[in-house]
Amino acid sequence: MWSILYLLRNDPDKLRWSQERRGLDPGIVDEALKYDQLWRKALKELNELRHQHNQLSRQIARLRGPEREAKIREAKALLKRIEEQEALVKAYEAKRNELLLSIPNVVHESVPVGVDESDNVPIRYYGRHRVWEGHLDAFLAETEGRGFKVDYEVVDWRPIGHADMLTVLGMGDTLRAARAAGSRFYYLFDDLVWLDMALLAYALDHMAKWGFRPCIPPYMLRREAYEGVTALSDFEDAIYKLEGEDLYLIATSEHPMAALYMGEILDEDDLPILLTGISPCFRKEAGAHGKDTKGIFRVHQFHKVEQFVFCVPEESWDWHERLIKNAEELWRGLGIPHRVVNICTGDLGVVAAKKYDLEAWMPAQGRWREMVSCSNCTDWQSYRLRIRYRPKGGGPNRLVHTLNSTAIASTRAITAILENFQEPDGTVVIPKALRRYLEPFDEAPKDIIRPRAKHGQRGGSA
RNA sequence: GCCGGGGUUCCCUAGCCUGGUAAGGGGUGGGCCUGGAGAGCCCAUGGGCCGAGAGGCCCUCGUGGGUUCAAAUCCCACCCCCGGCGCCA
Repeated sequence: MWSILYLLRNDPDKLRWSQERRGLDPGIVDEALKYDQLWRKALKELNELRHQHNQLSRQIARLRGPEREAKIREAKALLKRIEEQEALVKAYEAKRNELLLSIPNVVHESVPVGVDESDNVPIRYYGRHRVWEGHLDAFLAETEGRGFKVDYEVVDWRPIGHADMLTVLGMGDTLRAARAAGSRFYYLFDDLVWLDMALLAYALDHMAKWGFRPCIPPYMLRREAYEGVTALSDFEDAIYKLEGEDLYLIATSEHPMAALYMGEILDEDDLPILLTGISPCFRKEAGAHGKDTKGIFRVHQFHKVEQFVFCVPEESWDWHERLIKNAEELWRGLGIPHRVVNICTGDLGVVAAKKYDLEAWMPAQGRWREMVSCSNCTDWQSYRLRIRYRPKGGGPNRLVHTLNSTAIASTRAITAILENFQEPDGTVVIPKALRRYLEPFDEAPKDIIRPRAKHGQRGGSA
């Protein structure tokens, strides 16, 4: 049974509690409860009327002559009442569903209460952070001030920001991209192209090794599928639509992978299903005006390797921990200092019951920035997509749980590499873990990315 | 885009012409049988409402309308899938 409906009838306080934790109106629960009761009562009456009508119909089949005519008149009269009752039931049901579908996923007990991202709670740090002396106080406040012992080294030169590094290297052009396509687009060249490919290969290789099935999904989805995987509000803010077609460009491979089994009933023996998607991602980034306008941190398109899991409800919280551990292992492998934060209720989004972000340390900015998002969506997506499984010991079909997590998103990973492995002379050291993925390409850099010698190319990155 | 074929319950399939409680097989679960297993036989198998329970009832044949006392079945519109033609990296 769908968890929201189950809680509404069996534990409405839990729903109210969840709404309050999210800073939302718990009154919607009572409203939904009211319409659920009205609906059940009206449906009961409707079923009784239909039963009468069915019985009449069956009698008519066996009768002849005036007796038959009389029953037909009776049935006709009954139909009018049924029609009225049907309208009533339909109205109550629509109202109840509208209310229930608007309730965000029930938050997990361990999700911290908060308003925005400043209330997210760091839970562990990794790596030796390179801290410019001008950022030291803020860094210490954020780490030791919160009781974390974090490894760091102080440098007396301030690393160049990732956006400016594109210009320094001469390998990215966002000015010409803006002219051709608009802001938040980019041309990447040379070593950064190899780096993008190597990052994806690195992530995909490890995910496959860990038992995740590689998947190239559709890059577009029908609206019906999209409504099952994401909040309706995202259609305006995040998702591109193809003009004149019922197709939407995917914002992440999470979405087509979630929709893979829509409408299906799986065997419990088939679970868990582990997928790793590789795809471009397209995002409008509406509502992000003024944020990260330079460079390639926040862009309309990038490549991503994603982790996705379908599992039985009892296992989803274990899988949630596994997915963030996988991501951490990938980022540890790259040697990029980072931390994991527990996303607070105000920053959680409606789909997830709990979310971890992995944030990389960005030496030029002196703060951690989101690289990975790891969510347990419980049955929020599977209810809407009608993805169920047959329990092994019999019993009614149950909704699966779905989880997703970034493995590596290419452009963001590149920004983290450009800042963390930058040398004072403007070169960038390539993480050792990526070198074997660059090895097959003769023209790819292997150890160091050096600024490109000028060939009359204006490397504007603005 | 045009022409043809199709969409039935967890899966496969029958029913559609000729309207009257959706048949059969497979899978799965349970039971009988057995020292144990298999075979065999029996029951169950989607969603929902009422009921303490036993049980009762309603809905469900791609979607939405229409005709009818009654629609998987007849009519209309739409969606999707497959094949052929055209176009094509």
